[in-house]
Amino acid sequence: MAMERATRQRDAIKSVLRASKRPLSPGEVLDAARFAVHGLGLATVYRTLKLLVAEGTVQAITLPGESPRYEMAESAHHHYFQCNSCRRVYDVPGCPGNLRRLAPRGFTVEHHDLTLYGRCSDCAKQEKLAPGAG
Amino acid sequence: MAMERATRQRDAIKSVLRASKRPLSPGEVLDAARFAVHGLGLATVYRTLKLLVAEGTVQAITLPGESPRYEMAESAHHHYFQCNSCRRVYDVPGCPGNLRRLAPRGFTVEHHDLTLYGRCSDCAKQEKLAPGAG
DNA sequence: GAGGATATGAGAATGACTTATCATTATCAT
DNA sequence: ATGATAATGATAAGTCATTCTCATATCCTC
Repeated sequence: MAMERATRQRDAIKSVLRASKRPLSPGEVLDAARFAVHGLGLATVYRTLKLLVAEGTVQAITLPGESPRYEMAESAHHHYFQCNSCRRVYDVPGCPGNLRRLAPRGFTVEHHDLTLYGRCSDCAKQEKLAPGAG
Repeated sequence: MAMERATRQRDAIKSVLRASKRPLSPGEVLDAARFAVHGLGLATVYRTLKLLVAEGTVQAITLPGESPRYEMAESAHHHYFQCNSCRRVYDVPGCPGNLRRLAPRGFTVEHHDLTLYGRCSDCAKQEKLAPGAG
């Protein structure tokens, strides 16, 4: 279960995740890593992501109705934003905090997930240029 | 696409949803509605849920990593709690509010989803009786 | 109560994502 | 450089929720 050997494929996958400012789906990782490793296979992406998650280097995040995305494991608690137009997911630094009080009597809150939805800056720009195309 | 006929099956499914204080998965709906309609099929549950959602009577809610659950459509904005032990989902009345400010510059927030995780009151009780069983 | 269209139930089929298989290739200690 | 063996890539297979198929049963109008 350990990362026994260094390979071009693994290096490329790790680089992609390190360079990304947002969580990526396995498909997005594949597309990006193929620039470095021509012919990279999807199975290798899945295998490597699983290893990295097991190592603790990478964390999987799952948004409602979505399959998991992956990003470098960060210590800071944070949340996510999903664009209603391009469906990409972005990190959101803050946290509203103090959510424990929302729980009904007798319920214990251990953690929470928050997802914001709307338009990312890229898509908001495009809609100014071509309104009504969404 | 309209609800053309009233049937025992549809009545039972609607009753189950009306009576439930929490969102139910299609499987949970099936189990509950079978008390009223012996031999009820899963396909009928799916078909009816789809009709009710199209009608606007029922709403589908999806939590991270989960398939949709269904509850009577309510006007009031609210959130959900999922028990880490029994995996059931409960409504949470409140909303922290003012989440727009969390979004990065240039991003527009249109709505949000919040899920609390922990122990529901049922499971919390059981753990007091049989600690360490989780 | 009869007739015709709609609804049902069982299981097969679908679709998406993920994992397993296995022959081939690449890594790395020697 | 060599060799043991871990890793890869192509694709088959598995998983699981949901939808489709179709023969049969049910509802509702007349």
